[in-house]
Amino acid sequence: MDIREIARRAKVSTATVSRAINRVPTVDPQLAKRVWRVVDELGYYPNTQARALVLGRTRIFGLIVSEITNPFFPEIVQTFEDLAVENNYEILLTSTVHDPKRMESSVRRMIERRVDGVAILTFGMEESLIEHLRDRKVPLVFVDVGPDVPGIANIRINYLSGIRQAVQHLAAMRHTRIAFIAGPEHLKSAGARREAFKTSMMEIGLSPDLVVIGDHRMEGGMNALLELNKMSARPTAVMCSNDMTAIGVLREAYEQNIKIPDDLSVVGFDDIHLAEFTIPPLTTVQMSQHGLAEIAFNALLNEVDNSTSSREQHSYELVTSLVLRKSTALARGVGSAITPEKSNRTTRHRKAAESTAR
Amino acid sequence: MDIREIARRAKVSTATVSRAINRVPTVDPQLAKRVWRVVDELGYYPNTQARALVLGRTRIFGLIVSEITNPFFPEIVQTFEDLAVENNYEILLTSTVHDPKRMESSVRRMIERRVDGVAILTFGMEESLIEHLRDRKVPLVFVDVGPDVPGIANIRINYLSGIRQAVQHLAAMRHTRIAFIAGPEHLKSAGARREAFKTSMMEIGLSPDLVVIGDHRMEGGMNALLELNKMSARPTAVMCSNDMTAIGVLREAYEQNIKIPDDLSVVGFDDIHLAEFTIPPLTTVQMSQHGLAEIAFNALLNEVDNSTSSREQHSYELVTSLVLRKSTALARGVGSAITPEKSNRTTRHRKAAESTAR
DNA sequence: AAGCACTTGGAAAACGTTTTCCAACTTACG
DNA sequence: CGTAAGTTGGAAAACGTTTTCCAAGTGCTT
Repeated sequence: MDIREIARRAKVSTATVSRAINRVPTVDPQLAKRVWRVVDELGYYPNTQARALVLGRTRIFGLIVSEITNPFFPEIVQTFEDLAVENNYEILLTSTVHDPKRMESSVRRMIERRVDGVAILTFGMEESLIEHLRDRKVPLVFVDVGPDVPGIANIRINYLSGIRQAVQHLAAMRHTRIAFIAGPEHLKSAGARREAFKTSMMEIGLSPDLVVIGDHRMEGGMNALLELNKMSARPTAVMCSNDMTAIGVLREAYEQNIKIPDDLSVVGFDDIHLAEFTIPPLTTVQMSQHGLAEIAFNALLNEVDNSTSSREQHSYELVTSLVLRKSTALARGVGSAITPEKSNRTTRHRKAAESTAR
Repeated sequence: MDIREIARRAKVSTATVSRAINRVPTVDPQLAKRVWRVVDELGYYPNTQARALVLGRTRIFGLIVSEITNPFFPEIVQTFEDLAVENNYEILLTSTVHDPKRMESSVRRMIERRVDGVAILTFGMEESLIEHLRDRKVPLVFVDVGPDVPGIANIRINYLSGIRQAVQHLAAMRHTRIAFIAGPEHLKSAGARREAFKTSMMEIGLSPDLVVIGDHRMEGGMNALLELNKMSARPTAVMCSNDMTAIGVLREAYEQNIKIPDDLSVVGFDDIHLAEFTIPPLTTVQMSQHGLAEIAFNALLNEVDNSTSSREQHSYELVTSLVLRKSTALARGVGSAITPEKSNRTTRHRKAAESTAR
C-alpha cells in the first residue's frame, strides 16, 4: 500500500497526499481531512526508507556505548530514547563491549544506515575510526575526547569537582590512607578520574600513590580489595573509579567480614540508580546520566538543524558532585569513644557532608 | 558517492559492481577484485535505504522491552545484538516503560521503519496492537502470550520447574510460612509466577496465601517487606517475583536490622548478573536471558527466511531452575543448637541444595 | 572453423517517496 | 466583468540501489 493508493482512494494527486501528510499549511483543511480519513482507514504508514532516500535524512541517531550491561548505560539509553520519541527520531544502538572489532563494525553500521548523527559514549575508540566518521561529515558528539580532535562536539566532564569533594569528605573524617581503584588503563575517562584523584589528594597533602587497577566491573572491584588487603599499611578508605567497582568492593568486604563503613569507607563514582540500594547505601560522586544523554542528544539535534550556521557551542560541560549515603564513616580509631550507634553515625555524617559539599 | 561512481572508476557497469559487492559467484575474480579496490579506496558503503527499498527487506529487527533500566533486559539486548551483528541485522530497540502511549508509538515506529520482524519482550500490551502488527504480516515472536493469539511464535517459559525447586528447597529447610512478593497485577508473566508459587505450595501442603504485591522494582521490594513485617505471623522466608524485588528486600532488611538469611530467607527470580553480587549473594531462580534472546532471534530469523514454508515450530519452551547462593538458610528455631558459624551454614546449604535441585 | 557456454555491459524498470514545474481552476476584489 | 492571488492536479525527475533483458564478447570444445 503506497501513497498512490491513498491518492486514488481520496481522489487527489499523490502530491496532495504528500502535502497533507506532511502538514503543508497551504492545503485546504477539507481536503486534508479527506486524505487523513483514507490514511486512517487503510492503516497507511509512509515508508521511511523511501522518504529518507529523497530527503537525504534518515532521522536516525547512532548511539555507541561501551557495554549495555553496565547499569550506567541503560539510563542514558532510556533518556536518549525518550528524546528520540519526542523528536521523531530512531536510535541505532550499538554496544562495543571493549572489542576493537565491534567498534569498527559499529562505525560501519552507522555509515551504512546513513544515520544523521552519532553520539559516542564508548571510550578508547581508535582515532582513525572517528576520523572516518568525521570525513563523511556525520555530526558527532563525544564524551571526553581530548582537545586534539577538532570539529567534533565534545562533552567535557568535570571529574575534579566531585572527586575533590569526595576526597575532602574523607579527609574531614580523618582518613589519610585513601586508596583509589582505577578503571582499565587504556580508558581515557578512567585516566581522567585517576588524575582528578591525584590532584585532589595532593592539594591536601596526602599521598596519591595507593592505586590499584580495576576493570570497571564488580569482578574487578572484588579483586582490587583482595589486592588492597595484602598491603602492609592498609587503606582506611577507598575511592572507586565507578559504582560497579564499588559494588564489587562491598561484596568482597562482606566475604572477608570487613565492616563497611566501620572498618573501611568506600565511595563510588557515577551514582547509578543501584547505588541507593547497595548494602550499605553507597556514597558516590554523581554524574547525571540524564543530563549527559540530554546534552548529547541536543547537541546532535543542534548540529543537524544548523548544519551550516552556528558552529559555535562546540563544547559542553557536565559537573559532578558528591552525594552522601552510608558507606563512609570516621576513620577507625578516631573518636572511638563515641558509641558507634547507628543514628549517631548518621548525624556525624551529615555534618561532614555540609562542611565539604560546598 | 554512489554505485555509479564506483562503476565509472572501475570501468565496469553498475550491474557488475552490484554483483561484485553482493558476491554473486559468476563474476570474474579479477574483475571483482578491481571493483573492491575502488570501493575500498573511496570508502564506499552501499546505501541500505535504497537497497531496502528494492529488496523489500530492511534487515532490521524490532525489539520491544518493558524497561531497559531493569537489569534483566540489557543482557537480553546484548545477546540480541551479538546475534544481529553476526547475521547482518540491525536492531530497533524500544522501551515501553509500562506506558500504553509508548507501546503504541513503539508499534508505529516498527511499522514505519518496515522492520523485518519484532520480538516483543514487554508484557501487558494491548491485543489490538499485536493484531495491528500481525495484520501487516510482520513476523512476531512473543514471550508468554496465552494460547489465544494464533499465528504468532511464542516462547513459553516454564516458571513452575524453577519455582517448585525453590519452594521445595525452602520447605526442606523447615520453612512453613513462606510469603510471595508478586509483580504488578496487570502483568501476565507476573501472574504466571504467582500461579506457579501457589501450585508449588499446595503440592506440599503449605498455605499459598501469604502474598503481597510489588512492582518488580527495588522500591517495591522495600515496601513489600515493610508490609510483611506488619503481619502478626511473620513469614520466615520470602520468594520474590523477580530479582530487583529481592534486592529491595535485602536493602530494607538491612535498614530494619533483619539478618539475611538468619532471620529471613529470600529467593529471587531471573538470576540477573547482579544476583551474584548482592549481600548476601542471592539464591534465585534462573531464567537464561541469553537463552531467551537466542530463541527469540532465531525464531525471527527462521520466520523471515522460510516465510512460506515450515510454519511448524511455532512454540518454544524455556525451563527455569534454582541456583543456590547465600540468601537462604534453615528456618529460625530449627537446629538452633548448632552454632550459626559461617562455614557450617554453607555446608548445610549445599546439602539441602542437592536434595532438592534434582 | 564452427558452435557452445559463460561472462559482461548497456539500458531500463522498479522500489515509494518528495518536490518542482506548469497549467488549470477557484475565489475575491476592484 | 476582468484580473490577481492562491490552491490543486498531472506529469515527471530525483534519491541509490537491484535485477532483468538482450546483445556482445570471450574462451573452450569439437
